[in-house]
Amino acid sequence: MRYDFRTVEPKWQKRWEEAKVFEAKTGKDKKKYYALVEFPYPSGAGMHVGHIKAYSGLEVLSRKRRMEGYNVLFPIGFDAFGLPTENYAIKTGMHPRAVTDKNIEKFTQQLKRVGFSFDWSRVIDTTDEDYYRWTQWIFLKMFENGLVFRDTALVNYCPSCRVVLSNEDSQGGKCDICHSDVIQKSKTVWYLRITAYAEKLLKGLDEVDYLPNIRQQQINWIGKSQGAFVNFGLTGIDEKLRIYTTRPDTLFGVTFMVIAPEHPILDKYRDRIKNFDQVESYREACARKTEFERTQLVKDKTGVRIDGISAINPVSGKEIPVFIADYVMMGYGTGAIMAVPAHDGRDYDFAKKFGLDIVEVIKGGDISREAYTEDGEMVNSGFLNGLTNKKDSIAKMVAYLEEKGIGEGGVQYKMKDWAFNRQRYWGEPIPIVHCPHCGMVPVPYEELPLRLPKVENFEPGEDGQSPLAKVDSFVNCKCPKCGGDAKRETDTMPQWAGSSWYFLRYCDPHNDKAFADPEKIKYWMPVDWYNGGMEHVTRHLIYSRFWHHFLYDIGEVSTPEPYAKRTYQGLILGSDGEKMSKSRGNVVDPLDIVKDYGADTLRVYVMFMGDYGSAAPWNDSSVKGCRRFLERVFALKDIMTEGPVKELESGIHKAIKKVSSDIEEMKFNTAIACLMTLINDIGKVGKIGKEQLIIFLKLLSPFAPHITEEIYEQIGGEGFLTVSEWPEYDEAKTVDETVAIGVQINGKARASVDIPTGCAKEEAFALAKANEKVASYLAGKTLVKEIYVPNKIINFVVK
RNA sequence: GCGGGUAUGGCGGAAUUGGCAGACGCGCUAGAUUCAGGUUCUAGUGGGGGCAACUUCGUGGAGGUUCAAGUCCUCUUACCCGCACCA
Repeated sequence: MRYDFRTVEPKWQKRWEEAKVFEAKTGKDKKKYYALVEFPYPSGAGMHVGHIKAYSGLEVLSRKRRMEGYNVLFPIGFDAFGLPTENYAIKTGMHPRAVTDKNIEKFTQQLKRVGFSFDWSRVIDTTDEDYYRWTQWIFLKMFENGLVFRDTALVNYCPSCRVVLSNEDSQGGKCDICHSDVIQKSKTVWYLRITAYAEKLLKGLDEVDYLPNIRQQQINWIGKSQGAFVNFGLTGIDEKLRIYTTRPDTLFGVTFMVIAPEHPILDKYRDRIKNFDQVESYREACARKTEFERTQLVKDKTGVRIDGISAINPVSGKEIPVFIADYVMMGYGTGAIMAVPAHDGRDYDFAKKFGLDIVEVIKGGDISREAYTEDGEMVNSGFLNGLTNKKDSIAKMVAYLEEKGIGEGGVQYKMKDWAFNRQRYWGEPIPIVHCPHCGMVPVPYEELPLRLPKVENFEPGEDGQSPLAKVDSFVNCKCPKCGGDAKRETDTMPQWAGSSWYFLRYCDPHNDKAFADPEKIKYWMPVDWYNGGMEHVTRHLIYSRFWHHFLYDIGEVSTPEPYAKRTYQGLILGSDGEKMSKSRGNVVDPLDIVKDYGADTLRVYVMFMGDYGSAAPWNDSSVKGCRRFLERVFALKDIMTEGPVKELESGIHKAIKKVSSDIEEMKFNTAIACLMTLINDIGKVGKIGKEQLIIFLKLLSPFAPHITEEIYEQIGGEGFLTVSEWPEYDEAKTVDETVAIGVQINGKARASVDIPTGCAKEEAFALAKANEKVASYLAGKTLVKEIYVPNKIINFVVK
């Protein structure tokens, strides 16, 4: 009889749900295990096979942990605020609330149909008032602690989405949502002072177990650099031009200065700048360029010399020209640099173009041809001359600068403060009131949640204004401090707000007194293992670590780091090897696979298709192979015997060992391959003992829970297999009595000989030499060397 | 430019970390079952040579270390990912 997954799978899903086997219990009697997967954005398209792969890794682990006797928290929820829903609402006229509810319902049905062992009693939805109330609460705590500020500055702005974007959301100069070019626009925006946590976010990486490239990407994103600030005197102006450099030791080689087109000193001293018209038109030309044009396309240097202001090199005393050029960015360092053309490629190009002096201060290169950026002996550098070690010369120069009061050592980070507002409807309202008398006043905690008002029109204003600005009843309010007339902030929080702390809410999702009970946080946190996509490493992962560090600093959570371990899964590509996309028409709908082959087949295939961390293309035929495997598993009960089958003993113990360790190392593909090999062996033997079959079912159960549970019931198993005890192996039984050992002659494999496992050297050599084939190779030769690696190889070197 | 990674049959991928390369699955070939499609079963399947036992070559490329290299070292090529005029 063929296995009828269409009735069996829903049957067990229903029984598990009724028995609440996947509900996490908070209690000290057992060890806890918190496995976290990134909660989905409930898009209208429904689930993608990528979701299946993303969740299957820790799904398998969580099921194993339950069988190992842990209290397991394996939750799921929905990160539902965001632009796609809002845009869909604008297009269809449906309210975002209704769209979200519909999509969540669809996702829930789909996730349940695949049989994921999520704790459905703890589902969260970031757009739920009872949830975003606490997102606002944490925001206010940050406000209270000086981590929230407003500033008018050049910001990343997407003209198509009509929103301000954070640095993280505009990587590569493209909008993260619609992929159109981001422009720089001067706007007043809200910031979270994430840079105040740069050092903690960097140091914290030492305390956690992240896969190396995740760790590295975080380090690069934070982008710490060590250097010095130097204040350059300006001619005729009683103000210093402050710069940041990583190479203060090259100060004697500074022959000009460059400041960013947006540098404030320009407007401040416009009267003194004789060619201000020229400066102004250059600035306008720069402003028109997109970030992409400015940083990616135009690599040849442009700029304008400021006529009327010069700088003084503080170590050489020489007067040097000052330029504005767009290769210097206002957003990094101080927006001004000292140019050392001899030892910096960009400064070199600029100097060549504008015919400026190039002074060598480090020996070793040929500065008539190109900038020399390597180490070498210091020359033309006064008190630094003769030093050959970069570290020494930098230290000596910094000491000099500090002594003379010209500058000081310092650090810079590439990471920028987090632009924390969107001019859109479908997000958490920022709980701040603007009062003409009191300024920015927080909404009192007891008035949270500050609810989104009902509106008819979700279109943002032409001038980048939030749709909420049109709702008078929302905007006009009383100041919580003085009671006078005031106006509410109408921007909402960015998409990443709700996901910055959701893992804490899972610990205690229905609490209406706190975002979670401290005791429960203490029990469950930190997350023991977090798996997600690589694309979130420089966004969500940074943001949520920041929020958690902050909550730790104000005593709300028990550890600084939220995630003890972080891994990622690789993409599933289309069968054409390209990224799945609607336009390519290579998208696989997981529910189609469930319908045709069953959830277990889908689950096994997704885990078997390749290395978990790598991208692998979908292959319809290979899905059938997994289906065949499960059919063969189902047929095992037909050859079941009461007593154990001796020939299978070592194979089963080896499988327990391998499957157990492979799951821990995320080598799911080889774990399944091992079970396939085992079933091939069982087929050859032609029978399997009942207890042995149960072990097999337990090992397969995390991958294919439905079919294994069904077989278990059919052969008279008691209770749920899903929460039965994980099998243990006996090391002694994983070893066979004899081992086939390879025999090489001069490094070439010539024969395979069966010898007793772990047998002594002399005996092994004797047995090998007794082999007819080996003997023929040794005949008439001189044996120079004999190598024996127990249970692995014998190598005879002959002449 | 900087940082990280990958390269193994027709395809996805294994290889106990220096020890018989190609586990496992797909695909393919032949045979059996079937009216047929599908399914299932059996055998085979890295390339070249040979009826065969066997032989030879083989892990992107070139060197090297070693009794032994997919694995270690040096150089090199191609591709992928992230960041990027970061001072």
